[in-house]
Amino acid sequence: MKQGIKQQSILLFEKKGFSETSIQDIVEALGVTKGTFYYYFTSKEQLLMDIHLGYIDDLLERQQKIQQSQLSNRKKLEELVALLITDIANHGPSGKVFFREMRHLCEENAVEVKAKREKFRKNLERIISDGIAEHEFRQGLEPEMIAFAILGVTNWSYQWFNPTGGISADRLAGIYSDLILNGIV
Amino acid sequence: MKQGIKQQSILLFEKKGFSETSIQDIVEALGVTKGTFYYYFTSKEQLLMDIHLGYIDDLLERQQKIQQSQLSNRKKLEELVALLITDIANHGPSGKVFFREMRHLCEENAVEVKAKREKFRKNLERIISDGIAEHEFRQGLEPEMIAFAILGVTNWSYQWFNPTGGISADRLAGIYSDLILNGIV
Amino acid sequence: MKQGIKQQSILLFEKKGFSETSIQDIVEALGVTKGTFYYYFTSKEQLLMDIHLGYIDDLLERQQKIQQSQLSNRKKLEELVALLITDIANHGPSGKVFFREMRHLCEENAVEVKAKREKFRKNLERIISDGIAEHEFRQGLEPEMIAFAILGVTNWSYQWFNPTGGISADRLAGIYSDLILNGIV
Amino acid sequence: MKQGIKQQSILLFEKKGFSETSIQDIVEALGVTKGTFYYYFTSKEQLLMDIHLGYIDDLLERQQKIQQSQLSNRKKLEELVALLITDIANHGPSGKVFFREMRHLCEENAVEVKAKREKFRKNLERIISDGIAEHEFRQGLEPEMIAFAILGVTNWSYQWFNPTGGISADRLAGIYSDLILNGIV
DNA sequence: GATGAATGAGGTTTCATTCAT
DNA sequence: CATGAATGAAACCTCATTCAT
Repeated sequence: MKQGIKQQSILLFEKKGFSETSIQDIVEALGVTKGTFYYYFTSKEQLLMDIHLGYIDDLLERQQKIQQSQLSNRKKLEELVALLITDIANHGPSGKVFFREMRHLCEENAVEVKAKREKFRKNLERIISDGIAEHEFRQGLEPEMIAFAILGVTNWSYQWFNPTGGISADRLAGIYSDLILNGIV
Repeated sequence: MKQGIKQQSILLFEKKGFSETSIQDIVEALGVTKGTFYYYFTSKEQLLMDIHLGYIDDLLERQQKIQQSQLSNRKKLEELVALLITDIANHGPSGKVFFREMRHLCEENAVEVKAKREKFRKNLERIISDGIAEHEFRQGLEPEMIAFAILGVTNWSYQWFNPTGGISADRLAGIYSDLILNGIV
Repeated sequence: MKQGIKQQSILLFEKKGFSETSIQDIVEALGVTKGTFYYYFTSKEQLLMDIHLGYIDDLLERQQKIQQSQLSNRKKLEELVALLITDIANHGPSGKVFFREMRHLCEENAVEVKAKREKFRKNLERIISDGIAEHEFRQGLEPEMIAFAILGVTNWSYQWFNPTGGISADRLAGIYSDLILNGIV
Repeated sequence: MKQGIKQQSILLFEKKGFSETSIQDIVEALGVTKGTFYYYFTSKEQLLMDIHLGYIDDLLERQQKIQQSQLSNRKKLEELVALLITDIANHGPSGKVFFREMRHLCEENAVEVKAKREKFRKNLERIISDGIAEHEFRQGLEPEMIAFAILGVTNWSYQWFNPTGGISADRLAGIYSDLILNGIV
């Protein structure tokens, strides 16, 4: 039931937004009553936190696997881009909620999530700077800015990319890796 | 007064979000009463639409100037990236509201704004495809995906870039143009 | 202009009701501004009072002419019924407003209008009792109840009678006079 | 509680009118809060519809019993008049609300109520035309107009008749039946 | 585990009215 | 005569949350 509430909430939050989705909407979609909701969650905000953690913890874990592998930095980068893009198909709604609704977490929870988010970014930055040090990537790059750029490319995809549309996630990941590595000139 | 309400609203919407900002918040910040708000705007949504149009219309106009210039496609692209990044300094709050709160427009207004947003994207796509045709850019690129990627890089900057921080907007635009054109390898 | 405001208001009050018609509605329909309204009327209620008096004073005056005539009581009654029914064509909207919106007059004005309304009723009652005394009408009738009944028949017509429809006001007045005088058996 | 809200609302609507009675007025009179109101009714208008249906459905049902009886048409008419007049004592406030506030129903609900109201009128018309056909009533009458007249007499009574005053409902019903059947001459 | 009645704070919006110009 | 900006009270309604059962 707890999982059911969470899944349903994610879909509703994605479609209508966190503030615009009422507890009533959620329990009605599941055919239960508000009391049930408050049996499993102490507040709407706690549910949102649950969704956030589910998303970012999973992502961090899979990032770590790539990080700890013996691959080249270039390959690691490609894997990470693929990870983020293919995730849209599997956890698109979660991701959208994650990117859009963090503002509604309370101070304390926001800090915790932000820290994990930053950790993810720093890990990506690490790949860049390692790659530069090991001469896989060009010298003179600003790793932090590059990391932001890569996240921009992938995260923005949540806004428009439809995995069931004309182009596959693998293909899109390929295009983006190529762009990041080689540019357009 | 109308301008004052709009400016104040943009700041509040950016800080707290559209749904979380009440008319009361807005008028209190200005030292007027709710009646005054509704004298100038027929609804909260209309105010949001006003903000959206103010942002996208201005952007489209400036994009057109670049498009109609005699510059090379490469140079046009650089100008466009610079335009978008430096805009964060000038219209950062407007932009954030624009990217985050479109969901709160009514159907009719959403369609209008989406059309303009798409027009902007298509114009960018045009630069890419022209550049490919004229051999300024590599062959085999997918202009639409590249356009989305570029928008991802620039738009995402609204989320983190602080123009008054350590790096200037011009500098960041340079880094991003370089990345897009040449990649990191 | 004052007359224009009054006429327009009557139409709007009839269509939408007094409470549901705003000053804004009235002045917009006339292409002027609220200031203009308050130049001619001190309040919305005063306008309503104006409408009420315009209606009832006119009716009382015409009733008096009938009353003072040399006609038989039976003929007087027929004339009065005709007066009330044909009035629907000429002053239908005014009448509807009169019957429906008295509640919105302030205490003081309500008293004044009620007094005139009662006067009208008493005059009608007089015709009945005179008619009984002079053996034009049956003995044993209760003049007050009969007067209420006649007013019910005529006033209710405001609710459904469309003078431009299938039956003329004169014809309807004839039918009603016949009913009242002779019954249906 | 739902019944309590409805009863209280009827009294308030009768006294002050629908538009002039706020939800606040209703719940204050009951010593509950606004939330409670909206737990039982989705809107003020829905409450009004509830009141309307409660009134007209009951009336239609009782009318049908008379209609289906083996009484003469003359007797049926007398019963119906008695039904309507005695109803003032039992459901006077409901009736007043019914007659005065239909305008505040939304289009859809208004249509439904109007249809039932018309059905009641058509049933009455039927008694008249049957009575004419069976020579209980005079030939040459216009059943539709007579029906309107009878409704006028009875409905108007809601405006002035006080069942606890000098004359009883039964007595008034008798007077009105006599008037309708025999006229005043 | 789950229900359903109740709360109360807060939201958007409307509107009669005022008044300096 | 007429305008238009501003007010402030009050309206309807929503909703996260609580709690006895």
